[in-house]
Amino acid sequence: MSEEERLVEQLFAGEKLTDKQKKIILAAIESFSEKGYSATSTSEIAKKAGVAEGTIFRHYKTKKELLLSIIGPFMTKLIAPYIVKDFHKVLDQKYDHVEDFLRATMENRRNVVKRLLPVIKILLQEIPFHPELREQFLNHIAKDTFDRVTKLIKSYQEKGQIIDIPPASVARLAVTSLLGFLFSRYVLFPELEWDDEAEAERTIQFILHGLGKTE
Amino acid sequence: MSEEERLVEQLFAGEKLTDKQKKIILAAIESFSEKGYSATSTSEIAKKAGVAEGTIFRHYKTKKELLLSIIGPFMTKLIAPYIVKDFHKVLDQKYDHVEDFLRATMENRRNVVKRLLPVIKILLQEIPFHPELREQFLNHIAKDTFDRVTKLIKSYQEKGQIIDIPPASVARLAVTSLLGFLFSRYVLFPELEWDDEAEAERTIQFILHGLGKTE
Amino acid sequence: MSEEERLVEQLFAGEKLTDKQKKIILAAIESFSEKGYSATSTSEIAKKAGVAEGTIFRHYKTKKELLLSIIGPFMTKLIAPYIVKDFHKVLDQKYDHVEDFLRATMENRRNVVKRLLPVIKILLQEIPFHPELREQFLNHIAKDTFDRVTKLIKSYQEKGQIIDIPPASVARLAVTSLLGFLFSRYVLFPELEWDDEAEAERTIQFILHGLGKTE
Amino acid sequence: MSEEERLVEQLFAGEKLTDKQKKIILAAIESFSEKGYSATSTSEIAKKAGVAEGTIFRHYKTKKELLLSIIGPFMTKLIAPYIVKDFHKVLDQKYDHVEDFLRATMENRRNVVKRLLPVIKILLQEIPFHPELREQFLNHIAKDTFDRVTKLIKSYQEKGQIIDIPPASVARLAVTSLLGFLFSRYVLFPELEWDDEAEAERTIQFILHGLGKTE
DNA sequence: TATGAATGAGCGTTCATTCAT
DNA sequence: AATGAATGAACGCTCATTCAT
Repeated sequence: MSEEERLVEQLFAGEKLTDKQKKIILAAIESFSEKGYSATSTSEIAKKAGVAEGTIFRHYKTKKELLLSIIGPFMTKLIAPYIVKDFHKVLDQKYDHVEDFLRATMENRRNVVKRLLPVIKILLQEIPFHPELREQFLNHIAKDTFDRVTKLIKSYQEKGQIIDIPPASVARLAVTSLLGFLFSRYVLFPELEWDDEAEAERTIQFILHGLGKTE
Repeated sequence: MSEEERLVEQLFAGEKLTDKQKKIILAAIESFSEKGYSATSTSEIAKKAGVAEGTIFRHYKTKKELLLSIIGPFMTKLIAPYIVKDFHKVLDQKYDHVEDFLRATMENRRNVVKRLLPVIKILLQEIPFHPELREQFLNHIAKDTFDRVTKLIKSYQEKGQIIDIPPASVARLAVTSLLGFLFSRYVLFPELEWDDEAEAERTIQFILHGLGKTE
Repeated sequence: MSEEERLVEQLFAGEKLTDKQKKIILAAIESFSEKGYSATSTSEIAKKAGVAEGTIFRHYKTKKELLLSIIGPFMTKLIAPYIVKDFHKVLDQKYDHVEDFLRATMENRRNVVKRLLPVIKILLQEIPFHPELREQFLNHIAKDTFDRVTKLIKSYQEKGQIIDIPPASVARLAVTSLLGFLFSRYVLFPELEWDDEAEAERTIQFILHGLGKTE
Repeated sequence: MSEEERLVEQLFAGEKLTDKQKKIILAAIESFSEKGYSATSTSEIAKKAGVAEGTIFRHYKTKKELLLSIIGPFMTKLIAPYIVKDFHKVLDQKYDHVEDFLRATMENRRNVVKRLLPVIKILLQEIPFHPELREQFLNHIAKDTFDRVTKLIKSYQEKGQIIDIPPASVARLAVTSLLGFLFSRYVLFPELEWDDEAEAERTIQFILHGLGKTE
């Protein structure tokens, strides 16, 4: 079972997918990620998946439904849980310091992120053009986790580890720094040579200092 | 003359554009920015510009040439100069501290950025799909300014104001933080309520601390 | 089944054609023959065939492929075999004299030629503009039959029935005379009144005397 | 003055053509001959002629008028006179034998024909699709010269030099043989190697014998 | 469930032609 | 006389989607 197939298995755990359906999803992820949603044709996906054109529409009423069927589970089953899982550890006092939390997050995620990269790319590309995606995103990621994040950030703020600004701002700054790294690394300039380890560490330190109390 | 017309005037200063051509560019910027390059049809642009569809192709051989004709000048005439201009002041010792420089940059640019936002959006959206755009970007922005940025960053590093990591990493962290703010603010969640002043200041402080020497 | 449908049946024997495909080919032959390839639009063919324009392109990637799909089989399945068939008879000594051979050819072909006329017209019209057509023609008609023709001509030359000039020249002179008749009759001046029988006979006599030994 | 320019000078002798007009005609002849009338665009002609698109339509109301303006004079000023000129000599007893006439025709014409070839090619290509061309042809060539040709042929028939078939048939057979040679040589297979002298002579002999009295 | 032929609207582009300059 | 910007209809072709099998 290939790397990508495992991704699909994970994304659609619980849903009974036919063999063809899996192939369609795999092909769609690859194409959407490479050329963007609009620039990808359904016939192209069908060809890459090795199925007839009609088969796609047996499973997904429209092309857009196919897109949402990929990004929806991605948000509910992958992003949210991963964040939440660590929050538990954190809230259970597993990580006394933000640094440990951040580093753990970065460490654990590197492989995950690389695997998820095609879907992340799709998400970032299409979110500006599909209000329903933005809504889903706010509902599944933000709302589900907002309270926990807020609580977490507040706890670190109370410990005096990070500065006293609105938790939402803290989250924004941290997340955009992390995504900024990944976006530069994998989307904008994948052809440059990167010292991944060092850059990851620098990003963590940057966030830490950026959010840390100075005195 | 409207806000947008001035943008076009500025982007294409020196080039003789017919009236219709200006209208085409304006319509293209608006549409590309709203729906993305691929999802925008030339007939749509023509209609919005109030010209015949054939007129577009009299001036631009292909739809892609129209895209490049917008983003090319944007990179050469707007981004690069703006950055360079302040570098001069900085290198002329106008700003003793990074903070002053960053804040000046943020202040001055806010209006500019708001005006350029549609084009920035296009650039961010399309850069992953058009290698020639990435190349142009590297050549015009990076190469033209890389030496100066490096020199600037090094001078601040020598003054002990920012940490000793590769200048390229410094640049990446600062730029993605700035763009991360703008992207969140104007692209991802324009419908949320933002306290622009405060968030801008927080972003600056974040960068400052993130890059500052700690002891 | 109409005359034309039988032509298509014959041209594409062995290939499974859908109903619509046959209609497309019939319409294409008619239109190409009447107005020329370039002056015929695909939408016109679609309308005449009673299918959607998209259907044409489901079966033929391009308009040119449609053209070649008509002319290709025409050359391999119709022209070559017809010529070859009689060569057998000739080589089997069925015709002692060129005259018999020529007359048989003319007789047998009259109906065939009338049926094939539209395709012949297309071939003659388009051959100057499509090198691949010229190549196909040389390969399928010339090469396949050149040896046989040469042999045949030589045998008549040995019998002293026709003059001793290069067989290729013999073939050219005979063929252009035959085609010259058909071209004048059916393409150039179809609206004039023709005494077909007499003109056919005159053409045969002309060739016979033209190629015959004089003394 | 180039070969082609002289052709134009000759075709349009007496008509005052501007410089641009000559260039347009030259470009049109070249393009029509190479790709056919329908497949040639006016913008292409304009570019090749080095004039603005509009200039073409200042001189010729439509594209078709441009075509006719080339072929019309060609028929009235070149074909007819050339034939007629020799007829005079013939009728004045300059050539006692058909052979002399034919050979003289072939000899004199070789260079002329090579120069006229592009226009001949256009004529042959477009005559099937433009009834007015066919009509012009019949009027200018046929009618103007038909009587003379008939008279000429009859005189040779009376001398017993050629067979007693309708003069029209004689003309058809001779002309198609001549054109058949030129068409094979210059249009169908220009890429083959030809022994022009020998083939020309063979063609003459073929016509002579084909039309000659046998006993 | 899966197919793939069929659709017709719409795509990016080219066309012959017009007209103000 | 000549230009070239402008046009809008038509071009060859692709699209997402439907449906009989």
